Amino acid sequence: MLPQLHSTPDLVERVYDALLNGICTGDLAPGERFTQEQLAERLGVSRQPVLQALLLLRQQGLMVDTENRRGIRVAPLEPQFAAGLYEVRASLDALAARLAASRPRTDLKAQGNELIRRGKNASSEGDLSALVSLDVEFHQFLYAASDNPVLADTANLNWHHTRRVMAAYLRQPVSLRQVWAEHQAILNAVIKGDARQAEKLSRSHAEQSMRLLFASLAGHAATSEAPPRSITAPLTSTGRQRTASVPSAARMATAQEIAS
Amino acid sequence: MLPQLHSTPDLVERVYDALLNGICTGDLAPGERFTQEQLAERLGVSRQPVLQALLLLRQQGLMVDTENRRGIRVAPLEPQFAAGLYEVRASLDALAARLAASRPRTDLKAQGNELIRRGKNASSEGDLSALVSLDVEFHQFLYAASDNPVLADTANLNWHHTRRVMAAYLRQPVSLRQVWAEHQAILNAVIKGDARQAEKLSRSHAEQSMRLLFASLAGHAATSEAPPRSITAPLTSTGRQRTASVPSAARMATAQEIAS
DNA sequence: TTATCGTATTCTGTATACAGAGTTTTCTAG
DNA sequence: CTAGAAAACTCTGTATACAGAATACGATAA
Repeated sequence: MLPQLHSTPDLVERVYDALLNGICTGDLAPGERFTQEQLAERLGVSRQPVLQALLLLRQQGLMVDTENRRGIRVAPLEPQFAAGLYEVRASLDALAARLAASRPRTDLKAQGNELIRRGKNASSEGDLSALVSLDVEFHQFLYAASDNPVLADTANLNWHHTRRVMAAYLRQPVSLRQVWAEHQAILNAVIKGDARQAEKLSRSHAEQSMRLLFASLAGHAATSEAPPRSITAPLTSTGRQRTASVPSAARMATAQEIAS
Repeated sequence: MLPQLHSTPDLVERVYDALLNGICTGDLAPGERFTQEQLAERLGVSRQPVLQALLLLRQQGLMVDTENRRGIRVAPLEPQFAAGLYEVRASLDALAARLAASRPRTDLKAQGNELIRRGKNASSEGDLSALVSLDVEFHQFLYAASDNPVLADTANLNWHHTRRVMAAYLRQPVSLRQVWAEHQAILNAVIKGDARQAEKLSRSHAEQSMRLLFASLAGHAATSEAPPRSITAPLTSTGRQRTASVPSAARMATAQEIAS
C-alpha cells in the first residue's frame, strides 16, 4: 500500500495563494477595502476559507483590519518597513551563505549556474517580473543549500514582503546585471567552500540591493503609487461549489477603473 | 469619540494562546493525538475556533497533521531542529544588539537593569519556569530596542520554538548565573553604544546558550522524555457558549496517567 | 484460518445559519 | 431645519449542518 498522495482541493490554501500573489505582485493595491464576502464571491468559495486565509495573511502582516473592523485591506507598504526588512535579510542571507559554503555539496554547482544563466538572460531582456521570480528562486536555493530548515522558513516568510517591495518600487529596470554578477560571486564562494567570503559577499549583496531599491524609489515620485494591473481569476475548484452561480467575469475592480 | 477599544472575546486567539502555551511549557507532549472535537470540548468552544488556531500552529510548525490526516499532534522536537534554531537566533540576536547599540535610547538602562536584577534573582532561586520567561523577556526587550519591527516579529516567531526547547531540555538547573552575566555584558555594551562589541557578545551568548542546552540534553538520557505536568483549563468565555455542558474537570489526560 | 469486499465509523474541511457590535439611515420632537 | 433616538443595515466571528475521504470492522468465500 503506497503512501497515497492526498488529492486535496484545500480551498484555504488556494485562497491564500491567490491573495498572497495578488499582494506580492501589486495587483491588489493597498488602500481599497474588501469584505470577506466580496473576496469569497470573486474567488467562488464560501466565506469560511476566506476567513481562514485572512487569518494567515493578517498574522504575516500582509493585510490589516480596517479601522472599524469592517472589512480588511492590504497593508500599506512603508519605505521604513522595507529598510527593516533588508536589514534582517542581510543577516539571514549572510548566515545562509556561510552555512552553505561550509557544508560541501556536489550538486550545487550545476543547479546554481543554471539559475544564474537564466537570471542573466532575463536581465538582458529586461523582464521585470521574471527577474523578481528568479531572484526569489536563487535566494531560496541558497537557503535550501544551507540545510537549515528553520532558516529557510524564516527567510521565506520575509521574502513575501520582499517580493512586494520589489514589485512596488522596482519600476524602471535598474542596473540588474550587477545583481546577477553578485549572485555569481556568492555562488562561486559557496562552491569553493569559502565560508567567510560567501558570508561577506552575501551580506553586502543584500545591502547593495537595498541601496538599489531606494535609489529606484527616489527616482519616481513617492506620489506615483504602483498602478495596479489587476486580475484575480476565480478558483477553478474541483471540490464542492456553492450553489449560487458565480459571475464569470471575476476581475478585481480597481480604484483607477472606477474613477475613469 | 475615543478610539473605542474593542472588547473582543476572540476565541481563536484564546485557543491559540492556550495551545501555544501548552506546547511551549511542555504540558502538551508531542506524541498523543488530538481531534479538533476533543480540543474544542476541553476548551469549551466549538470546533471552528480550534480549526483556525490549528491552522496557525501548523503553519508555524508547532503542530503536525497525523499521518492519515485524522487528528493532529504536537510536532516532535528534534535536537537537530534546535541546532538550526539557535543558528538563526545567533544571527538575529547579533543584529538586534548591533542595532540597539547604534540607536541611542535613554530609557534602556533602567528597564534593562531591572530585568537583569529579576533574572539574577530567579537564577539564585532556581525557579526554572520564571527563568525561561525572563530570558524571553530580556531578548524581546533587545528586539524592541533595535527598533526594527520586522526583526522583532521574525525573532519572536522563533522564540516560540526556543521556549519549547528550553522547557523540554533544560531539566536540571544548569549554570544559569553565567547566562545572566552574559546578558549583563550585552546590555552594558548596548548602553555604551558599542555596536561591534554588543553584536559580538550577543552572538557568542546565543552560541553559548546552545552549548549549554546540548550539554544539559546529554546529561539526561534521550529516552527520558519530558514528563508532561499538564493542565489546560477551559476558557472562561464571556461570549456565546455552546449549549452542551462542558465537563468541569478539563484536565488533559496524559499517556502516563492512563498507563498507571 | 486468511483474503476481499462492502458497510459503519471517524474526522476533516466547507457551507450555511445565527447573534452581536458598530454604523448608517430614518424618523420624530423641538 | 436640526438634535437625538430608534430602526435597519453591514459585517464580523462563532456555532451548527453537511458531504467526502480514509480507516476500521465484519461478513463471506476460498
